[in-house]
Order: sequence, then C-alpha cells, then structure tokens
Amino acid sequence: MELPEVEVMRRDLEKDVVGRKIQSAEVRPTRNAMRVVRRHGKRKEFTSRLEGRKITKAERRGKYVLLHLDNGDVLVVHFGMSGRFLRGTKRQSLPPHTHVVLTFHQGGDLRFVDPRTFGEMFVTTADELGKVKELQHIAIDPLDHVFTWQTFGGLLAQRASKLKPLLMDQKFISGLGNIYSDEVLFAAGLRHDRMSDSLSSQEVRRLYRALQEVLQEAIRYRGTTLEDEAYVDLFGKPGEFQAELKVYGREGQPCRRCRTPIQSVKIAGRSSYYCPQCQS
DNA sequence: GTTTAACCCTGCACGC
DNA sequence: TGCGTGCAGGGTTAAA
Repeated sequence: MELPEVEVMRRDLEKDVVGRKIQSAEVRPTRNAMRVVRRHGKRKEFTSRLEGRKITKAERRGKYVLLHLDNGDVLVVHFGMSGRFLRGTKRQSLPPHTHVVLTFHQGGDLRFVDPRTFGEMFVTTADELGKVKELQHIAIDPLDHVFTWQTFGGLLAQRASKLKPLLMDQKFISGLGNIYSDEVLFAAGLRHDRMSDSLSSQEVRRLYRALQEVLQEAIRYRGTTLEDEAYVDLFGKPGEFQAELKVYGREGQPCRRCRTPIQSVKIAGRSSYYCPQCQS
C-alpha cells in the first residue's frame, strides 16, 4: 500500500471510525498475530490500552496511519504489503489472517487483516510518539503544501542516486512505492536510472508536477488494486486506478503515448517498468 | 554515500 | 493432480 491507498484509507477511517469508542480489543489467536503487534510483549499490553478509548483523529504520515485516542495515546499502523483495515459486524465471519479486532460501542468492528504480516500496529503515548524512529525519519510529503519544486530541486541536487530508488526512499520523500515511482517517472518522461543530480530545472519541474498529478489522480480513483488479494478500501471495495496505469505491469504492451512496447528491468530485486521511447 | 542482497511472511501463478 | 520455483505493491540491515 502506497501513499494514495493509505490516504484513501485515512479518509475512510476519518468518516467512519473517528468518533467511535472502542468497547473491546482483541489480538486474535492466529499464528502470526504477535508479529503484527510485535512491539508489545503481550496481547494484553496492546488491548488494554485501546479498550474504552474513543478515536478522535485519523492522520497520515507517509505510509503510516495514526489513529489518535482521547487520552492522547496513538495507535500507529503500517500496512506493509498485504495489511488492511476492514469494517465489519459481529454477524460477518472474520477473514483469514485477521490478527486484530476492535469492537465499537456503537456497533460494528474494525479488523486488521494481514496475510504476510509485514504490516504492524502498536500503541504509543503522545510523548513517545516523537521518539518512534520510523516516524522521525519520514521525509517530506509530496502532497504537503510546503513541498515546492524549488525545495525538491535542492534535495535532488544534493544526492547522487538513481531516480527510482531515490523516489522510493521514505527518508528522501515519503509515500512512493514500486507502482507509483514507475508511474511518476513515466509522467515526468524520465528514466529510472537517471541520476538525481543531473536534472535540468525543467526536468525537476516535470518530476514535481508528475508527483502531484499521479498521486492526486490515484487518490481520486481510490487507489490501485492489481489482484484479488490486493488492496481494498475500508469497506472491502477495490480501487480503480489500475485501469489508468501507464507502465506498471504492462511489460510488452504498447505505450499509451507512443505505442512502443513497455520494457521491464529488475532494480534491486524489484520490477521496474518504463517506456524506452518516452522516458530519457 | 550509494547499491546490493538477504530477510521477515503467505499465497498464488506457472511450468514440469 | 501435485510439486517446486519464483514472485508480489514494504522496509530494515549488513556488507560490498
């Protein structure tokens, strides 16, 4: 789950979960449930800090969602590759790999489902929140209004790195993963292996605009759902941006702009897709 | 400083 | 049909 999917999830949570009070919290007896709440030694250390609390705010930081509680504590959630939140009711059976269930006073529950358990969740106090290493290291958000193309150009020039891994580096800029970094680079007309300090100011502006446009569009389409098991929103509904993808997963298919077949290469173990004609 | 590989998991598609 | 292999949208770490 990358920035657009996390942002759609945050908005769903804000509409449907903020304001609700947690009646009970359960860490399920699944094989890997303790991996999900790995920062808590025992189930109870996690659940007791949630029970009786009201959720007051849903915030996003990079790919993290922060659910603020009425006592100042914060439930920090990272979805990893297969984690997701799902709203449900008592009558609906729990999907496989449901590791955590929060049941609300007003009815209904919130399930955290994660087959591959690369995701995690933990509760922290407001004071300790600032000390969470992963959150401290999250770089500027590309949709933040303080993120200007001039700032971005300065950051790019300071580094001597290939664009693709740099865009995916959460300490450089937050929110992009494998799909959207490819789509942004295509929209900017830049190759994955262009060096960050080699861009003209025109190219910097193109990259900057591509970031805004691709991410905003993906949010508007409610995220990318590639396969059945992949991302769905809070209510189990898939996104629709997959139909808008220009390069990701389209190896061998004609470029939507110039009809040249899309190429794929492995970079650091991850597949990258690009148009050899449109990107340089 | 930058890049690569390995690792943490499960599920699925694919080829034999 | 069954089995092994590789791969998947993330992030950390150690080593090159």
